[in-house]
Amino acid sequence: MQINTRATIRPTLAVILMDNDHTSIADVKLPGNQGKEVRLRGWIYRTRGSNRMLFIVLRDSTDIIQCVGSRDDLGEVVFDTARALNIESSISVHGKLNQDSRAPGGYELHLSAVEPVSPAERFPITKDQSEEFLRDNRHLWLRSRKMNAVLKVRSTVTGAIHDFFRSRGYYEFTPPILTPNAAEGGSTLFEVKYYDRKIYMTQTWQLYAEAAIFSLERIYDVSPTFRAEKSKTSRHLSEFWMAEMEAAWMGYREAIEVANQEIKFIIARVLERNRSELEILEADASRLEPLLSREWPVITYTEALEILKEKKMEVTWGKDLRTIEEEALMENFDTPVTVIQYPKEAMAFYKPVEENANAPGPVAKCFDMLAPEGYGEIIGGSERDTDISSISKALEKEGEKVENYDWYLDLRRYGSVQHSGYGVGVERLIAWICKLENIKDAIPFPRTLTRVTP
RNA sequence: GCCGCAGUAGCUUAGUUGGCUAGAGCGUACGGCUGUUAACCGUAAGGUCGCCGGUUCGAAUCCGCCCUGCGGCGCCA
Repeated sequence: MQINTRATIRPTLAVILMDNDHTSIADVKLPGNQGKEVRLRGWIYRTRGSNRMLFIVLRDSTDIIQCVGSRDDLGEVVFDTARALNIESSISVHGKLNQDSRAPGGYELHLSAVEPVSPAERFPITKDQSEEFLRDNRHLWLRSRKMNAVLKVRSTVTGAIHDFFRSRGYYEFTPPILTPNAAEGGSTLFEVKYYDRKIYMTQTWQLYAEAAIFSLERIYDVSPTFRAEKSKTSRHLSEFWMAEMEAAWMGYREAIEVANQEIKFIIARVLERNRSELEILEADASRLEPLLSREWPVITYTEALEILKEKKMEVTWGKDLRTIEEEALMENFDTPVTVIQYPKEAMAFYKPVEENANAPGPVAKCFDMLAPEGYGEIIGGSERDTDISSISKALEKEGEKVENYDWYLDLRRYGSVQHSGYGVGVERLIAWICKLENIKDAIPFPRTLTRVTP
């Protein structure tokens, strides 16, 4: 019998459809399949039942469906075998699809056959688990509806980043992961034994990106980043992914425009492809929909301080904004906000001074994008200083050896041009979109100050 | 680096003016139930109360040290 399927963007589904015998659960639930005989395969998500009736909630990568069997329909042996199967046993089933209001999701399969593929031992994850226990068992928790949904959104997000930049003429450029020295303050780098000497895990692609724009002009990447900051918060990871861009002939104002378009593009793509995942995650899509048609504010650091002053939070001009201040600031907004022109003093060596600013002191051509709902900084970016003497001065002030940056300064010696770039914290973006309480759930296997397993 | 919270069965936990054999739910095993919604009913197994030391007639409970984890700050994406 012919089963209705649909052309789909989900790659997992395409693989499943290559099998002539089995149908995916998502496809079987499409309209017009009621009353048809189908074969499904997957893993047992829940079981319930009595001596005569058996309920198996089956899951595959696409969805879940309730399967019902009776002792009469299945026969003594099959019924008792099926009844004894543990959660997460892999099985293949055959049956007739019906709509039934009693079934979760409205559909259920009336079983005529249940074939165990590989029975599972007792699954360690049951009702009532702590976040900590689930992270200890992340290799198994990946099967949960929550992690399944997050991972699908994550795939959409990174895919959207590639599509966004490639469709605008950017090249993907991959930086080295192992680097000889720091880009911003050496204390936060992981050391690696490299033959007979020490090198470091990268914490940004930026210096290498600045070299590459003189060849490719506009580039982007999505790659891992390592920070040995001893941060123990729900917003920090030791290993995380950054989606960065770097563009020649571009000022920071234009980079902000690109950043706004990029985030809107990603959100639009998630809304287009991951409605049901957002529902599973209880991350209301109506939080995100209105953002697409609105203009996202850009304010200066100095203006931010004025807003904070109205909230009776006095910040001395020149100090970087702290988490509490960012949170207080964002109470005034329900879209992402970009804060520009932070004090030059508080900024990294490569951020140039903005001469045309109306501010009490020197400010940099830089910006941070803050997400609403308390998710904090998701983007940091700036124009890059092209003046060798001011870079050298700033490096010395940070306690860096200028000679370590010799090749970086070379980039200013051979046909330097104005250029800018920024980096998106991929997990922070995903955490916001999926409304996650902890960034550790935005990545499959989180690495933190205390966790390296599984 | 600083501050706070926590550690009792496989999991989630109750248990302080210190006091009988440390309770419960889930899960597991066995039995029962024709439609369940992380079902329900019955029976059973399962605990060095994080470690070490101290106070006491008596410590899961009070004190000290340590270990482990979580979160907040700082720093950042």
